[in-house]
Amino acid sequence: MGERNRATTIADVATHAGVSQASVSRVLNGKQSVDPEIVRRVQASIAALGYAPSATARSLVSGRNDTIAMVVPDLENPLFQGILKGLSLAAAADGYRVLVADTAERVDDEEPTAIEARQRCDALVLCAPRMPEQQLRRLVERVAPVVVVNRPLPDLDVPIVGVDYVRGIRDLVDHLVGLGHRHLAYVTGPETSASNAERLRGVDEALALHHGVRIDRIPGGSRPEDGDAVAGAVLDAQRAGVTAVIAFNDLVALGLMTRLRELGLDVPGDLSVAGFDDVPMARYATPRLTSMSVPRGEIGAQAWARLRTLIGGGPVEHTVLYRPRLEARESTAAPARAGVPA
Amino acid sequence: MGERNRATTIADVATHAGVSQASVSRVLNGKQSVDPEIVRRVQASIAALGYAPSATARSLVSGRNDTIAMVVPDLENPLFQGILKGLSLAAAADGYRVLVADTAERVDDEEPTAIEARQRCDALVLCAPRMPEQQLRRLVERVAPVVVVNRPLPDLDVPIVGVDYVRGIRDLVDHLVGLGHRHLAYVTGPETSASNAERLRGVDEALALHHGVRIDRIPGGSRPEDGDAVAGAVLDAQRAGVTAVIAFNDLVALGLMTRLRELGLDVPGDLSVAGFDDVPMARYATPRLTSMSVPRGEIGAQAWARLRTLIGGGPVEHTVLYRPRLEARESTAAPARAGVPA
DNA sequence: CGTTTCTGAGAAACCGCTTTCTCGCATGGA
DNA sequence: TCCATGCGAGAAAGCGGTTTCTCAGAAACG
Repeated sequence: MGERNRATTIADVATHAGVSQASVSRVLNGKQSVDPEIVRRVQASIAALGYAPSATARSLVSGRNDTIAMVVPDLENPLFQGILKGLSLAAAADGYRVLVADTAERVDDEEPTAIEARQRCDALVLCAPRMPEQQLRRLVERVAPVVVVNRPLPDLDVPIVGVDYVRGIRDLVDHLVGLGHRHLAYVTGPETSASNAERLRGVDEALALHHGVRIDRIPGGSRPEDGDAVAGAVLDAQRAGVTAVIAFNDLVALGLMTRLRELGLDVPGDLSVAGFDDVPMARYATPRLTSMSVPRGEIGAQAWARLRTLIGGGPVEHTVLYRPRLEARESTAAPARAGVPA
Repeated sequence: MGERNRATTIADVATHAGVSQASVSRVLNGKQSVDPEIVRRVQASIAALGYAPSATARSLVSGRNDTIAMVVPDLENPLFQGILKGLSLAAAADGYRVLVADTAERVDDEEPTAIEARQRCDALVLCAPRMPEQQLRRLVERVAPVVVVNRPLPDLDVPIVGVDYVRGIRDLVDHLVGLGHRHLAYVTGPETSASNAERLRGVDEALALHHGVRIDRIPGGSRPEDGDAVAGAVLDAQRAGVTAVIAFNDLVALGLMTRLRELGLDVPGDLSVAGFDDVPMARYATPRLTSMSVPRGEIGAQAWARLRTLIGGGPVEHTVLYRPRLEARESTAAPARAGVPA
């Protein structure tokens, strides 16, 4: 069979222009002065042949491929979507692309996926909220340069970008207590989730700060269905005196609110409900959901900023934690039968 | 100053094991029989040196890099998120990764972004709902293998995976008319959006099918804010006799519903509202939003299936259009003052 | 026992580009 | 006028793998 129709290479261009490959390369990269006449001829040949340099070959020699990877447990989660978007945009501004790897919540897949992704990218953004800490520590060393998103990792030389969930929960509790609530409930997230652990710490700290306040725990989850499923338990809690509920995140809060309404409960009349993350839909819920706003895009952008520094041989920059901002909306209000002032 | 600490290469392994590079390569790929003793030694050396083959070098020789790219106008849109997730999972199952490029709704960036992405990937999934058709046609030829998502492109040798918006709108109108509505309104999407054009065709076809039915058009958009902003106009329409509204998509419908409620309107009592796409939040809206379900993940998976065929040298497979499925929920109901039967 | 075939390991070419090295030539200084 | 410099273009050496090619030794056969 005839020779196959391979793509045109730099050698073809060189031949066509009657110059050396090196000259073509020089014209392409423009880092050395080249005879204007040669430049002209080369450019003409490139245009004539429709030549496009091979990114792979370039990568091989440069040792970089201007691509970073982001590993996430679930692309369907608005938090990660926002981070991905911010990361992608920020990286693109510097000429980098983002490879995305969804581990579909399979914790066991995270490590191999991360390693695999790292092999074909210059750096990594790792979102692994449920990976055991020891494993994560090992992994992080192996896949450097890497930045870890949204989980604390003390005493490790890795940049971290995250959210101060502890403080966020405290602030949220403050908001509710300020409204007059004294008996709250927290619908927990996934048991192994690092950010759930952080939130629980926030609950504990809040309890230490507010005497006479109770915060029950109701096992929940991270998705709207979980909120839906836990509505019965929440209703029981409300009958037992709980006047405000904090859900692990907005998805749970949204699912919960919808179900509660169907069960005949008025939010916030009978019960205040608050979420966390301030997903885009929160402000369009009925009632508009009170939530703790988290700068999703900014987290992605900062992750890139740190990665860029690392790639450039810079130091591991300091951990940055964003403090969630209260978005007080309609789903929280003073308890109907205002408790006895403390 | 000293020699820098480069990664170990296949040559290092060969030396360490006292065999040739070729043998190491053979052991790695296992496509030829090799002396068991050599296999053992090579594997020992690989382990001892912690060797990992360079994906880039492999790509250079193989001409593939097992990565595809997906170009989307907005990663924050639940539709694209779902498609990306489905694509990513399906591709991963075949050992492919996905590079994602968000053009941030800048139509002018789509072509260069696609070309650039294609240069470093084996194939492309293109979501460009607003790119002018002529430009898209040119682009598609240039970046093949490619599959186009969610827009018709007649007479072109390109696999297309999409949604039958025309039929979807018709079915949705059928639903509303079946409930007794005679005077509807459609809140349009972005003017240049191909899928909005499809929906409008659906509106026209529905009108042709249902005598005595009116469908007004109200300029809208594609985001919740647009729904919010258009609420006044919708309210006017309602006062003018409109009893049901179809929004371009769920995001608009959600924003609209929330605002309408604040304006004192009861949905569906005073006005039925329906969306499109059935985003995850639709079923958790208040009232739960009637929508046309679109198999987001499946679209992504099918896009991959077609791409895989193309990559493997197979034919351009037939266009596949998914017919949206009605998810009748609480936001649509019979009009309060049932119209005179036609 | 000699010759042919087969097997498998090593040498070398190659993938497409960048970068160093070499060298001819034009320029500037003495 | 001659030699030291500088500049720019081409040749060639990698980058790190895979794959073809070559060839030695073993196995098979007459």
